[in-house]
Amino acid sequence: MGEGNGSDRAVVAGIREAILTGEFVPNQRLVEADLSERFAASRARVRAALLELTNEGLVERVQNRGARVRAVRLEEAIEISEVRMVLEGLCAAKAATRITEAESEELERIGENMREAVASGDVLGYSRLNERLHRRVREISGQHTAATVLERLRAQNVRHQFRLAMHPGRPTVSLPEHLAIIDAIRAHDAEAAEAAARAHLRSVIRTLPEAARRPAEPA
Amino acid sequence: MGEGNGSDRAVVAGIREAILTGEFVPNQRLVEADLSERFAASRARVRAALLELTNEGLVERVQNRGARVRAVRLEEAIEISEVRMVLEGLCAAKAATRITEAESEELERIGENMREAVASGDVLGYSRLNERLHRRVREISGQHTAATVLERLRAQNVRHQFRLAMHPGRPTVSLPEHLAIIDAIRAHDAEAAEAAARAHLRSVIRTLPEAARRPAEPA
DNA sequence: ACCGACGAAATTGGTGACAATCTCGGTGGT
DNA sequence: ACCACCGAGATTGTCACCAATTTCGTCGGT
Repeated sequence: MGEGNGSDRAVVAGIREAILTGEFVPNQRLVEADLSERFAASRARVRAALLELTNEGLVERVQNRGARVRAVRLEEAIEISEVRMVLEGLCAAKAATRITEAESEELERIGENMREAVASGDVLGYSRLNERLHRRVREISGQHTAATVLERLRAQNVRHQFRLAMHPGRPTVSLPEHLAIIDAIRAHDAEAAEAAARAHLRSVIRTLPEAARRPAEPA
Repeated sequence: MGEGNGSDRAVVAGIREAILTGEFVPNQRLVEADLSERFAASRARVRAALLELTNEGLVERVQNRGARVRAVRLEEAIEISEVRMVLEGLCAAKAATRITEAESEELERIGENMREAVASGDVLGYSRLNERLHRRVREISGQHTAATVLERLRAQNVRHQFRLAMHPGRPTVSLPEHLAIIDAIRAHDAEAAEAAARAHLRSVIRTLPEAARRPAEPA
């Protein structure tokens, strides 16, 4: 896709990282001068970076009032997840038709590691595998457009995603869903892969409201 | 969603309009000084506008080499249409569950007008109704996130969309598809609505390569 | 005639200063 | 005690200018 300025990328990446790790919390003001100092960049660059992050949906800007970290409400998180549902379904289906032998073995390994992580109660490890699985499916699908949109939406939902991962008993529910996706893709069954991916996201959407009720903040 | 600067909007809208109407053709260079004069705006504003349009996927920028209108290749147009397929499916399904009586009658009228346009060979009128139908379905669905993504993708594909509309015999093929979408939504049948929307987009994707072979330029 | 080096013109990138606007605490009147 | 007003400080928006880079025509050498 269209790349902005090369030097800008560092600032964009830095601010995005800070938002995604939770260092910058929702509704926190993002003052251009402060960011300029922190990232050792000119104000113009910070400005451009905020513009870009606004388009990505991570930042909200108001005329003459500056930028703040966008707070995604539960209702919106559900909408985003509904879009993810159909897009991940598309990617899973395409991945099923394109997957190579090497990639198939990689997915198998991810599945095995997930099983182990859940068995040993390694929530963080499972969360990482989760993200890796979804990313690999996107990549294998070869759907560049869908992948770009999905990454963007995933970033917007990171906070809700985190709460979900911390929801008690969640891994036990999602593990079989993930394994079903892996199996269908490895079997080159596009229809089943799409159905499995959708079922998984449907389960996420169902759980989102519960998870939102318990406050849980990242480090 | 996040709004940029209010004053910038005019320049952004102006450039976008020029690209969408085909006045600015793909790969045409967008020189900041020229745009600055044309839209009576400072270069800084033009610069910000180009940044935003880059994020929208309408413009491509290269470091120190300026901006040009992004050319969407056929392969990419197909990918975009595949994403549209699942998203329009989602919107159609949601619209089926939410549509009101008044909206139902509006869709019926649009369907009637489409029939008449095709019968009288009014290609342009049919094209406008086509766009209106898709937009109304998005609105009725209440899926703000999906609608935003769809509008963006539709803008990127405008050139291919135009070629498609000019493809001989195309309206005769797409009319029943559109009517099927309308009927399913009006019948509150979410599953059928999604299937109809997908079938329609699948038909678009099938025709895209043929339409791309015949050159056809907008006014 | 071909090819690479060179330099002028065009274009973009960056910076600093200034203007416009908003926020927030205080002040005076009722 | 309450409220409208207002002014200082903070923050964003805008602009003009200069530096850096690319582009392209020209020139000299082979």
